[in-house]
Amino acid sequence: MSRSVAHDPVAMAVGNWRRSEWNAVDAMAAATSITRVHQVMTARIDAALKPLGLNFSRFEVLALLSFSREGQLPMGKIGDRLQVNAASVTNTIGRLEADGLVERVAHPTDGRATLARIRSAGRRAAKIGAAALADIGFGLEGLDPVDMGSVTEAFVGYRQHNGDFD
Amino acid sequence: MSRSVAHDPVAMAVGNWRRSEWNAVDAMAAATSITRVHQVMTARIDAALKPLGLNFSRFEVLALLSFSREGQLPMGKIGDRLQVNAASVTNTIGRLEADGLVERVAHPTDGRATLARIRSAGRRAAKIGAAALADIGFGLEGLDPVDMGSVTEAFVGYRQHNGDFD
DNA sequence: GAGATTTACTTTGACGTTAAAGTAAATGCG
DNA sequence: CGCATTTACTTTAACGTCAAAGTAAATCTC
Repeated sequence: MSRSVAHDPVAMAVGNWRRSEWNAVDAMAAATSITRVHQVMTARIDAALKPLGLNFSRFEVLALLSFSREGQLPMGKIGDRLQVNAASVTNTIGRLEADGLVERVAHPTDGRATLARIRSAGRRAAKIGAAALADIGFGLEGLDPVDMGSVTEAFVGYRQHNGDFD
Repeated sequence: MSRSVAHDPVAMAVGNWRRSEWNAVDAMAAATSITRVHQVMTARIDAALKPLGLNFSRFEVLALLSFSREGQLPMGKIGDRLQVNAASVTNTIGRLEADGLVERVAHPTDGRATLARIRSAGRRAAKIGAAALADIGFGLEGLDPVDMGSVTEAFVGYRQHNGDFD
């Protein structure tokens, strides 16, 4: 029996939860684990992108644009694809634009729409960012490769059940 | 071969990543999965707590205090246990205090320290909140119980490797 | 025991996020 | 055609988070 269990905040939460006779202990443990892993992972990812003046949100936008056929997408599409609020897109594109990585372009036929178009500096940043993220294994070093696959696999069912895709 | 794969944003990201010859595709897929699951789960949890005027941060503080021997802890300890910034604790305790769920008390022997003490309304809120979260399975409905265990298990290694505990 | 250092908390400013309201353009319908 | 509705984006206000600076009290050290 490992002494370290006593220091694991998830294990401690499980103990407290049981002692209080609160329910769904397994789900609580899983939820807490997920939250903590997400926190650590995100911190590592943002740290890796920081030297480039990017955070993960900005990187995601650059990646999405660089994948697109024309290197440009309407603001709304970006929000849909990345599942973020339209206001966040406005904010993110504004910052990327200020840094010269992206430019706003009027939509040729729809006067309501604005296209965000990636600039060459943006493509470079996306490529370098992708390499930086690959270098740190997307913040997931320490997660067994087999477990990594199992997690991704296990989450497909959850995401589908919860409408992340059809 | 399921058509739905084409609509899964994670699967789409995998395709784009490969096409661009960017590396660490498996880690990218896992990281993206984790982020999306965390988002959905958090939204469900916050929605379940909203009727109580709580969010997850506030609930966590109430739960932690209700687990403590004296029903009170120094602000600093709360931050340590929940792994959040001291400024966040100040903010959260301030809101809980405004709602009458918690009160600030001077530390009996250390003039620098402030104790946050849970009030009876706070204990009630914690208990009701815990029941609400149990009701929704901590936002993890749709995650196979077996997979839930595997995920928690797989993440222990990651968290330990990344200093979440010793 | 006086001065330097450490510790505990609060304040401030920045960021990313959301919901809700606002503006402007396109579309639908009678 | 003309008006109502929908769609696309921006603005605003609120929240939670963090880093850094500020304040105050405790502790260390010579």
